[in-house]
Amino acid sequence: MNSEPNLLTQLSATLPDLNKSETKVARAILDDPEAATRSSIANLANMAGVSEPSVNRFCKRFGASGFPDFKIRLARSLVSGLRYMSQAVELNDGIDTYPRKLFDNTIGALMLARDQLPQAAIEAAVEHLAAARRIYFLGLGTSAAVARDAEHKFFRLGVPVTTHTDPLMLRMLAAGATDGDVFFMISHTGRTRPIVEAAALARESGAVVVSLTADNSPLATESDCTIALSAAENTDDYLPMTSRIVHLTVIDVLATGVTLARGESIQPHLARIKDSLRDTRFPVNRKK
Amino acid sequence: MNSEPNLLTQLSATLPDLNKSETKVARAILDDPEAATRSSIANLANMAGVSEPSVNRFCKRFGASGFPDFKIRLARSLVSGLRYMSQAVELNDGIDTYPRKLFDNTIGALMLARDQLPQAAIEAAVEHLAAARRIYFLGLGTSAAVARDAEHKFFRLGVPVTTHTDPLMLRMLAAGATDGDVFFMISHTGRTRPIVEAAALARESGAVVVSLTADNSPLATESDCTIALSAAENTDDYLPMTSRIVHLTVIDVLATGVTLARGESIQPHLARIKDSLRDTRFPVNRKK
DNA sequence: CAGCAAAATGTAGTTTTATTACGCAAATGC
DNA sequence: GCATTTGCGTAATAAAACTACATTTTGCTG
Repeated sequence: MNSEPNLLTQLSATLPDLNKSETKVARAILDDPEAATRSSIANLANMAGVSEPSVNRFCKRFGASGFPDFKIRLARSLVSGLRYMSQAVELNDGIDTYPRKLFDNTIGALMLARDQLPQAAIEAAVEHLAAARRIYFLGLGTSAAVARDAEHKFFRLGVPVTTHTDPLMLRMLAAGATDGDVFFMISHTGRTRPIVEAAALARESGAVVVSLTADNSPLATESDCTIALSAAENTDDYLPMTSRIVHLTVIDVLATGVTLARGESIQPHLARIKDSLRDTRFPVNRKK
Repeated sequence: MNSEPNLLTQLSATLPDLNKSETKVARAILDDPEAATRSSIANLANMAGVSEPSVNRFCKRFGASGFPDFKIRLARSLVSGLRYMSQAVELNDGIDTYPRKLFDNTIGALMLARDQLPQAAIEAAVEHLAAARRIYFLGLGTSAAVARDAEHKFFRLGVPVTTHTDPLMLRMLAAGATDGDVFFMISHTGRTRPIVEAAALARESGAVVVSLTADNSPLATESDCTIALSAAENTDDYLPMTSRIVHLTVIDVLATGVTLARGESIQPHLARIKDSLRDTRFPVNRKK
């Protein structure tokens, strides 16, 4: 019931896929969403420079039953959403503005990803991972950190996992892949050569290739299962920040999915690992 | 900014002061506000058992310009922030619930961190990092991934950075620290022995110790500057998911802070690194 | 590059929805 | 108990939204 995607995030995400007049309408709404909720269809059509039916069609395209319904949805999104439209950090930002911007951008990216999460792909990925005899998490650059995190997480689940960043190792691993191996490729762009090549090789060798990457990318083409995230965002300079966080959260989702698939049986194992860390810590100081 | 009295609250508060038919309308709305936002004036009048103009008058009494405007206001006050309160994943959660929960938890954690970010500490940390001759990012376990990410990010800024996870290395590095070294310690709990000990050693050797950790922890005590985050990890079962994301975002903030401190001069350097990656990528496929 | 098909957008008319004007009825005051 | 105010509904009017259809644009194929 509470399937409440934020309309604003959804709107700016879909922006590139819209046709001319729809884009105009979207622009007009994003320009002043507050005003949009209070104006009539005629008014908004006028603002956007399109006809009334265009606005109507636009609304329906976003799942509303019509313009009034759309306005209601928009109004609800406004309360929470407005500030999470990505705002670039400027050179003259100070300590009281840029941390907030960065946090808000990250939060916005997560909301966006949440609202367009490809459920079917997630489900398929979880199945592959849960059934895997061995998992290779492979990513380079920023994605290497994500891969390492995934390794860490899945290791705790008791699955044999491996990570590598050496391109030659990638090729060798891929070439020597066997049945039951899952190659989990991570690449924001989906165009990192060694990763794409390794994916192709691994598939030839009979392994399952799952990828966390951009839709319609070379990597996606080489994969059996792609968790596609729309590589939104204009804040090109600060790009790898938010995508990485989103990737990590998706890894969390996958790890949780596998845990759930295992059911109760995994619990003792998790507890044992947690216990094993105790000795490396100072005791908690209970005194207030 | 958010000077928006909740219409629902206002409504039930004013309830006793209303006359007969207005009370009926109020009751009908309070009974199912969600439905009220989506129904027409005729529909609502029918529900309440009054005439349409009565509903209209009712709306105006509450400061709205008319029924549609009232609906918009109502819709806005319906949105609750409750959704980002952390909700644990249950064993019987399915694909359509647990990913959403995880995302929402993460988003909630970021919102929390954003609202209680210790600005002064951030500012001090940025100053130390910007002035550093060399930076050591040190963390173990999950925090190792954060440290590696920080390394990656600060490397791009042209600062000599190092990461290690070997406890013996940590001790040696800390013991051999010199003036101009910054030890950046990352630990969610602030009680990881090797990290705390390295911090103490490094400080003895004259290095500056900055830490990203829990307030009032042993690590915080050993640091010159602590970025303290309230550890609100109640979803104990499912491991350090959210805290890690918050840490990463703080790293982003720090890296951005250092970038801003450098001003324009850093831009060409960033561009050069970006260019250097181009050859490792497949070209963007521009065709639709 | 002509010509066709499909998609996109607009026009005009229809239906639905909201508002206003007015009048009757009930309640209140003198 | 009559006058006046207030509350409420009916019906007419105005506004808004929607639908069907016409026109334009786009993109493709020969």
